[in-house]
Amino acid sequence: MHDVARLAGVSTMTVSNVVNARAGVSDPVRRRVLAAIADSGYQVNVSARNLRSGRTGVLGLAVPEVDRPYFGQLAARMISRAARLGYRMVVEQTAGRLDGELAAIESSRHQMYDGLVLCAVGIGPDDVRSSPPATPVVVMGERPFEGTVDHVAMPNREGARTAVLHLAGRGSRAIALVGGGARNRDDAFTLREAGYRDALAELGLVAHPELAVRLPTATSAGGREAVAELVRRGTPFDAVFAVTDTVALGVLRGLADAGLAVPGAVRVVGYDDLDEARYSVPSLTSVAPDHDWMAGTALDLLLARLSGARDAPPVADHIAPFRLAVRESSGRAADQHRSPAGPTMPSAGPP
Amino acid sequence: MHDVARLAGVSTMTVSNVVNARAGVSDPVRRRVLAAIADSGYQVNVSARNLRSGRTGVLGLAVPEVDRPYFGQLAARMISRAARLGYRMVVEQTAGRLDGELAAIESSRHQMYDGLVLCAVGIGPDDVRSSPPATPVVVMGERPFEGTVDHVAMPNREGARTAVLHLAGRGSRAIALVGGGARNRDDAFTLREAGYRDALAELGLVAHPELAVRLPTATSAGGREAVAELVRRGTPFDAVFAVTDTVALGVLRGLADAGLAVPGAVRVVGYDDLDEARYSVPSLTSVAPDHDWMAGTALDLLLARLSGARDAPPVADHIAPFRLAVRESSGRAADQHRSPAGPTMPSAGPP
DNA sequence: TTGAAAGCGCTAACAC
DNA sequence: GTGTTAGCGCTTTCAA
Repeated sequence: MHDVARLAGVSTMTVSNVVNARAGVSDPVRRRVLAAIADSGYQVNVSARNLRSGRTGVLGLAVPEVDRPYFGQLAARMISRAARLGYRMVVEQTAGRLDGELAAIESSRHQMYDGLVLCAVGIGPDDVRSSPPATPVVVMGERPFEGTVDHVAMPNREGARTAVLHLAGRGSRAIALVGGGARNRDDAFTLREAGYRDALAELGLVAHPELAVRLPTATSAGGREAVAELVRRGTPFDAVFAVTDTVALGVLRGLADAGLAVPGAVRVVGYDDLDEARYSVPSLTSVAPDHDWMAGTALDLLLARLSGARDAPPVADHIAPFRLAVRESSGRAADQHRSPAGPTMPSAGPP
Repeated sequence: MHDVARLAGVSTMTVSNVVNARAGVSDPVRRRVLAAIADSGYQVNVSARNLRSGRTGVLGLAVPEVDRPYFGQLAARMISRAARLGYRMVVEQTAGRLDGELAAIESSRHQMYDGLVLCAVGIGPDDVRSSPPATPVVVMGERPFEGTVDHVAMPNREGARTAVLHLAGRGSRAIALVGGGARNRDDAFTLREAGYRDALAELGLVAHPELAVRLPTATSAGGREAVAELVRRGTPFDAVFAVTDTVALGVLRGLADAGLAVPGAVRVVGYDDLDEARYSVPSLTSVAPDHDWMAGTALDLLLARLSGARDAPPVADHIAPFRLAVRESSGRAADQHRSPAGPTMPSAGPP
């Protein structure tokens, strides 16, 4: 910048003004400066600017695994929305470990960002209380955060319940659960399992322990293996509720391995409504949280904190609305359950 | 830091030394400083440190779309490898547009990073020549870069050729192509199409124009629609080579729509060897570039430039080795084609 | 072993 | 409209 100033025969301040397209620079001077910039190949130093201005114009999104389709699709949504609002957004990976999440929330780690959206798996309200973030943070994830930070969650329990009721409505009675390894009492998989039990109870069906398989990780490989395990156990089943679509796709594969027709012999419902659910054979019925709503809400909350609006609402847990995307894997007739409460449902869910 | 220094009754320099675990600080002083840090909740200011040191310890990975499984899986590989080497790596999205890629390569944009891995779609050697990056850049993508930057590419033409030869080996003769919209003369989809033609020529088969469908975007939706189009055209076909696995999964879905059995009536091969290829029904035969090799090579090249090693080899195009992952969609018998030339193959490929 | 001074590149605030 | 001054928070250098 010094060089540019010398080359153009002006002060660094004027260069700064030109670079930032500020008013109050005469046309001939501006032209001279621009020429000097082009000549010297000058580039603004972002670190210096950040140091001075205290902001970066960049938002962070921390996810457990960048290669999980759910997070990829979430990231794409958030990035394009952020771009529309004038922010750049970059993604980083926490590896789904508590230390990774704490590192992400740790201020020194994300001073690179003006704000952070953290997709949490391990972290909980106590962690936030013990190391409160210095920059605005919004958490997306399952665990209630009890007013420690803004929190956007899925309708885990309610969505799972709806899925199971749907299976029963189609005529299934022996509904298996393929679940995920619970990390804590209130993670997504545990909540979805609770929703599964809610529905069975409502239906007057017993939750046969033989019909529940819990996986160490929620992968397609696991889903496939879970079906093999169910077959080995020998208890007959005529439907499977899988805790995620990724698992459900593995379940479809496992059922194919076992020679079980879908939906003829076994109906299947997943959770997440990934793009992939449309294209599997058979296509996958899935609980479809409103992803756009989630991405939008998380970003809006973050930007509200960022702008430091005094009138910003107090931190709270927000739960996404959902619907059931009914496709081939659960049978023929069409029906759509919708969450009744509109954009933000109370945690308790609909009656 | 000032505050901490005052609190501990030392100079800021000593605080800096403690924070950076440098030698030459007596134990009692160190203890006092640490206590002061804890008390004041001090966090180093990353921008200031970057300004001073001229480096950030962060690498960037710019991909066209974060929600394409291929890029998600690539990112996961690169991030964990970078972490092992002591670097943090973040992902950003170029939206696959030339301006996005130029923005990413533009120095001011990635001064946040010590180096950048750019997965290019639109950008080419001329762009690089006209705006040479100020920090080290490695390009992953299809187009040859003619020695302008380090470049890691897939064996596009050779892999496609192998896929088609495999289909013919299984008995197919009317092999359809479901291709991607070409952006330029040497993008991945054009090269793969060339490989398809190479194989047909070798086999003495004609490339029937009716059997080639080019999609505007390489999506599952497109693959599905392409099959419908092939069926509409009425020219019989007994195999499909799809330019990516994502497209191929849509093709499988489209074939199911059309009531065509895979591999009974139509054999299918994709390209990329996504995780998903293992779990589709039927599972998908796919050209499998060595993804670990690609991620590793790209990162090694970047780090070599970063370290400023004078003995670093000149920039060059590197092409990944590959194999064919044979699964259900192409028939029964097992065989594995391997690229013969080892880790780095000349662009020309094997005879 | 510790500290003082200077400056990384930028910009807000104020003079001219 | 343009220039001067000062300082963001850190670290390199050199002196104590």
